[in-house]
Order: sequence, then structure tokens, then C-alpha cells
Amino acid sequence: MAFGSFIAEIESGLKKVLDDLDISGVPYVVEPARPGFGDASSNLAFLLAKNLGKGPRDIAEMISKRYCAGDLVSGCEAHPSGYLNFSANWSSLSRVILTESMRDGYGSADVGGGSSVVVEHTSVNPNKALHIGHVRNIVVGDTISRILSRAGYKVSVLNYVDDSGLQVADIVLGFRHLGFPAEPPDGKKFDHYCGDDVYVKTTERYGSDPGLEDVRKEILREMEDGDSETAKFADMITRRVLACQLETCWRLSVTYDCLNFESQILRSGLWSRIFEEMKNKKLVEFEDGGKNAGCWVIRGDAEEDKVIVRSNGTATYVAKDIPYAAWKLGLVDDPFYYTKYEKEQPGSRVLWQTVLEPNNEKGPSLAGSRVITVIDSRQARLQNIITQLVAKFKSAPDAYMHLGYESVTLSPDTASTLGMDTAGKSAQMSGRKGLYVSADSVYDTLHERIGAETKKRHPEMDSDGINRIAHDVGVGVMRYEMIRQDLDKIIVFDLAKSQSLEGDTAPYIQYTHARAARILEKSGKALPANVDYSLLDGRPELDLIRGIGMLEVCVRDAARNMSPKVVVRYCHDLAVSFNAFYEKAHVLGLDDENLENARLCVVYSFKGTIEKGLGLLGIAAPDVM
RNA sequence: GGGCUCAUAGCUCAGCAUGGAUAGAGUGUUGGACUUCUAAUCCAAUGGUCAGGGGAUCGAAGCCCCUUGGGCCCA
Repeated sequence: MAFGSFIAEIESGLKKVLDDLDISGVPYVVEPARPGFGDASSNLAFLLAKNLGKGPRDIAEMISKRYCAGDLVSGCEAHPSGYLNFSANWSSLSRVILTESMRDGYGSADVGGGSSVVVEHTSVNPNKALHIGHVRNIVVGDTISRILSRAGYKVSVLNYVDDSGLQVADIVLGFRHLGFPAEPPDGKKFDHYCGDDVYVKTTERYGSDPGLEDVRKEILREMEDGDSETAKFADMITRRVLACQLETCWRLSVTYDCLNFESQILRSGLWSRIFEEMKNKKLVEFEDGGKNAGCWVIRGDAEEDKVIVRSNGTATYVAKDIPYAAWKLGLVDDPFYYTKYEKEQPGSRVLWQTVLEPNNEKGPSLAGSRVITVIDSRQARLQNIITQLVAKFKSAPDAYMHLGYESVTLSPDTASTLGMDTAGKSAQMSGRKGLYVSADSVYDTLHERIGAETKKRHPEMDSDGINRIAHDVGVGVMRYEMIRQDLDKIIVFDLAKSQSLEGDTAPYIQYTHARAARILEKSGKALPANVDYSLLDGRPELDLIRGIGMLEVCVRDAARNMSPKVVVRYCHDLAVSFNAFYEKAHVLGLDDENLENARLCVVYSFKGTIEKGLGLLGIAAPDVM
């Protein structure tokens, strides 16, 4: 509970006052106070003003007189504005927060109640390397799954591999018909080769050679038959690209529970089962006339009808998502078997993949009572159709949720370094046109720059140590930039600005952790016992302790709102509090053993808490920077 | 043409769910702080018709309606 205990005590105190007044059902809130207004505030008096026919100021006065202080709350004061401001009995509250914060499970919240949730993210076509736009998807998805795990959900993370779509057909065409060598001639990473060279140059050729369109259609058709040479070749290529993509993801501390392959979903027969069921439930209708004559459609409520099966019998790509959504929610019998992926992920998480051939592996149970699909908001319309449709299969209306986010565009400067003049406007990335910045290149540039910075600060450090810091900080910078702002804000990516290591960035926060680690190291002591918490009485100390006490509030808030940014703001604010503490409240060399012990305890607690906070963001907390 | 979405300091963004106290950060610019627990830091100055208009309210950046401008999706 930590700081929550303080809030809870205020709420129960206020409830007593309200009971005495015979008032109930007022939706007031008690929140951490703004600086200069005590430690917590309530808007209760404002909400009562209407009912009681008095001004908020008078009501606040009246309540504050009746309010009785307790263990953690030392007083309640009425502000002339009408707010009720509460002050804490800090020696008690510090003890509560600091001892609680030392526990391993500190910061866990029970929002999910142990229910299962499936998070699908990444899902990048396996014909190219990940670019910076994909990174937003991956990092949002990964961070949300970390937050939900911490908030009491049992989370499974899926990566859907669209290995049978047009984009794969494009590179197959490039390899088989345009003579691109199977191995990258210049030793490039295979995913970069496929995306930068084969894909871009193949799609360029469609313009000049219209006959290729037919070849592509033929390839697509052949790929549907799993036993065909073309399908086997496509499978070989996409597996290699996928392996490269996963390397990029893993490097960014993103891991999964299972890889799902579209080709297998198509061949599993899931679609025809779902389609039959949809017909039975009258969720799809056959169109006899009109412009969609001969098609199966979903009736849109306010919108256009959506064609699911064309008059020639082929399914549209909306249709491909439906069986997958149903499978994720466990609405159909699982047609898949599972094997472990051929490479091990970093960390302990086991990575499974679907297969169609029966085996004896005891696979994972993946279906969730809720499903969260992380896709950019350009897909909102399509996702909306699936949400509505799935709601008719499963009674819970929020069982399927599209977690959308705005796209990443390129700044005019960055677009121009890629050879495109955008007339001062930002530009949409395009894999087809080769207009993108790859995740690997951003990582590599950051790694090099941070390595050089670190070498400057620690000339004696060996290269392993430097590389480790460069990695931790570089990953931090990338992840932080992708979730710093709200999901509905477009990120305009600028190569130069993306290299910033100062201000509101991950290194700012990581640096406070390193500072804390350094103090503990220099003190040469274990965590002191018998701390006199009443010695922690300065503003910097108390602000910091309050921040430490808010982790759980933050996790709950982030989980309820599906908002990674909430954790980012929390970590940043906590780091700011620590820097103020660091500046104004020295720990070591004070000639006062008791005060030193008390402050060491705060540093200990801070270090653990900021590490947990950064952990929710998938960002490491180095001891040295 | 229809739908979704965004608009707060020169720039990038918090705050909006639950209306209430002086609208906050970062960055930029200017000036200051390292014989001190790491200056990837800190302090100060600078900077706002909260896109515009209307409405409900004792009270709106926040709620409702309209308008404008940008982005995206569909046709």
C-alpha cells in the first residue's frame, strides 16, 4: 500500500465525518498534493457545495474541524480555495513506505485478479528488417505486457508472422524471377538485404514490367499449397528473415511466448470452421444483388457492409484475422501443436511456435479471457469490425481490444538525408519505397556514441564493461523515446534528436540509479537496521519518499488505462526527486551516524524502486555510467 | 463525400478519465554552480489569447455544440 496507506487512512477518516453528517455516495477523490499544499488533498468540499447549499470554503472548514488525525495523518486543514489539505505524520509514513519498498514484490497491484490476457504485438511482415516505426509497436506491446504482469494478469505474448501475404510474394518473385542471389552479396544481415534490396527493387519493377503482376498472383496462389516448391521456398526465406527480426527484438529486451504463422492458420481449417459458425449465427450474409452480389458480407451498423468472402470464393484479409482472434480467445478447439523455437531467447522465457504436425510436446496454454492486439491506428476500422464481431461470439464486450497508437513519421531533415525532399513537412515511412530508418542502425549509432561517452568518463574500464553500459543505455534511449508520449501522438523521428542523452530521456533516469549505487558502494555498509525515521524531515527527503511510495499507484493507473506513458512520467518524476535529494541532502561524510543511516535507507529504497520502475519499461538500471 | 483522430511556451510534450488552489516538464536562448556521494547533473532568467466561437456551471485547458487547421482511414 505504501503511500496508498496514507490515502486510505484519509478516506476512512473522511468516511467517518460523512457518516456523522449522514452523507453518502459522494464521488470525491483524495490525491497526492501539489507542492506547497500539504501531502494529500481532497475535492470533497466542492462536491458537497451543491447539496449543502454552502460555499466550498465553509464546508471545508466544517469538515476539517470534525476530522480526527490518526497514525499516518497528522492534520487536516481547510484551504480558502475550498480544498482539504492533509499533512502526514512523516516519521510513521516514512517507516511504512521504506520498509514496504524493500520487499521483492513491491509495486505489484491487483487489477487483473489473476485472469489471463493475450497480448499480440510486433507482427511485422517477414520480408524486411524492422524499422523505427515497428519499434514503437514492439515497445508499446512489450511494456504493456510487463505492466499487466505486474498488475496481476497472467500474460501471454504472441507474435503473428504473416508469412503468406503479398509482401512475401514480392520477395519470392525477386529471388526466383529477377535473379537476386539467395545470399546477400555484401554480407548484409539477411533481413536488411531482403528489405533494402530485394523488396524495394522488386516493387520498382512492377511499374516498368506490368506482366510481373500476374507472376505475383501465381506465386501467391502456389504459396497456399504447403507442399509446393514455392511454398517451401517462401517458408525458408521467411524463417531466415524472422530469425533476424527476432535478434533485433531480443536486443531491445523484447521477448515472446509464441510465434503464430499465418500460413498454418490458413492450412489448419480454422477459417472454414469459423465461417460455418458465422453463417449459423447469421453474422454473415450472402448478397444476392447490388454491387456486392455473390459476396458474403458483414452488415455494418453505421458503416458500409464489409465483404468477407469475394464472389470468386477467396477470403478478404479481414477474414484472415477472424479465426486468429477467435483462437486467441479460446473460442475454437486449438488445431495446433507446439514446438520450441530453434533458438533460445535471452532470459528464461520459453519461446514456442505453432506447428501442424502432431507431436508429444506439452505446449503452452495461450488463450486468454481478454485479448489485446497492438496495431497502429491506421488499422482502427478493421480492428473495430473484428471487435464487434468477436463480441457476438463472446458475451464480454471488451474481450477483444485493439490497442492503437499513432505512427512514426520522419522529420524533414531525416527524410532529406534519405534522399527525399518533403518541402518542410514530415513524411510517412514506406518499406516499399525504401524510405525508413532501421532499428538496427539507430541502435548501432547509439551504441557507438554512448560507448565513446562512457570511455571518456571511465578511461580505465575494459571494453566488456563499456559495451554493457552502451547497450543498456542505448536500449533505454530507444525504448523511452517510443513510449514517452501518449499513444495518440504522432512521433516525428529525427535522427539527430534521437541521439540525445540529456533531459527527459532514459539516461537521465538511469544516471540517478548509478548515483544511488555509487553512494551505497562508497558507504561500504549493508542496509542499516534500527533507522530513526524522524530524522528524515527535509523537503527533498520527504518528496523522494513520497515518490517511492507511489509505485503501486502508478502501476494500477498504467494498467487500467493501458498507458505506458504513466510509468514513464512516474520514473522521470522520481528521478527528479532523487536529483533534488542528491543536491541538497548529502548522505556520506556528515559526522552523524544516525542521519547517515536514515538517508542511506532512503537511497537503498530509491535504488530498488527506480530499478523496478525502469524494469516495467524494459530498461536496465546500470550501477555505473 | 463519410468516419476516426490531433491542436497547450519558439520546438517536443505533461495536465483532460474524476471541472476547483499560482497551467507544468524537457528542449532552445541567456547567465551561474565541479579541490564536494559521478556535471549524462543542478540553479536562475526567458517564454502561454490552453486553435477560434458559443453553451451549460458559482467556477472550464478539461464537459456539450459549432467552426478552422493538420494527420490517418474508407469511397
